[in-house]
Amino acid sequence: MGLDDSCNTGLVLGLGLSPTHNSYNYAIKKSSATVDHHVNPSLTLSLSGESYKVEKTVSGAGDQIYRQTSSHSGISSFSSGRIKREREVCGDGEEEAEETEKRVVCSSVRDDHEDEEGFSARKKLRLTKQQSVLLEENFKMHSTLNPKQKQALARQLSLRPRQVEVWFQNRRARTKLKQTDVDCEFLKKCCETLTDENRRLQKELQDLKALKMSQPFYMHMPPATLMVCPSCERLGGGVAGGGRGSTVAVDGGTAKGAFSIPFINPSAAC
DNA sequence: CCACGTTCCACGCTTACGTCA
DNA sequence: GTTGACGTAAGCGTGGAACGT
Repeated sequence: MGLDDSCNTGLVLGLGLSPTHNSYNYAIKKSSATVDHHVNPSLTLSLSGESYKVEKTVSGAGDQIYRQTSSHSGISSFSSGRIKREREVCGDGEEEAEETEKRVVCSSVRDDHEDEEGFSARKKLRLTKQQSVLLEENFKMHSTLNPKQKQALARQLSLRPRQVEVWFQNRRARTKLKQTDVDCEFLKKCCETLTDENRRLQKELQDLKALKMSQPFYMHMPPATLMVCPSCERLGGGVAGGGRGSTVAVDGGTAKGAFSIPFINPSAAC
């Protein structure tokens, strides 16, 4: 709920392009057109006693190839076990061995980011109603989870912590998207209101100009001719400033937005 | 104290799958 | 049966904070 609440205070809408960096080690890219020619489809890595092997059997249609990347520091992060999931490129069956990408990873480097039951295809998981409800309830309580909460919730839902994490991530994104829509609607309304107000003020200005032109010369007195009404101690004279608050009460009392008129006849003005 | 490298986390963007009209 | 739109789980790249050296 925190997100929803906080979004009411600041309205920020914008478009931007995120910068791209070139300092990443793309061993192999997704599209076959961008395959780094220095890298063979099969490669092995050996770091601090642990070895990784990535094999690729190029598929006919998919051309889905493993991409080994590092968030920041290339090899070093890779060695920490942050290995991306593998994907199998098969039509719809999982047992098309020839079209399957395989990766053998030393089990000691797996963390909860990895698929516990081996490396299956990216199958669309549909959360059950019950799971969704529970996740939603937890999200209402706190839109982000600390590791302990994540673990507990994952255990409770019989999901992997990574799945819980992803669900919360996507949920936050949806919330934000919804909020952006709301903000957008709000800003549209603001725009309409301001346009109306502007139109109204323009008209008022025109009316005032017309009124000024039609008034006799003695009505066009400079502000220096301000006078104080002897009975109510209000300032008189000057130019009407938009018809609101242009009359000043000397004693700090309430000046009731009256259209100010020079005190030709003070008693009449009060 | 500062610089640097590493790790972790959250986010934005994107992809791919499942569902439905 | 096919197709396109849509919702959403998951992947990837990135920035930033925290921490150790």
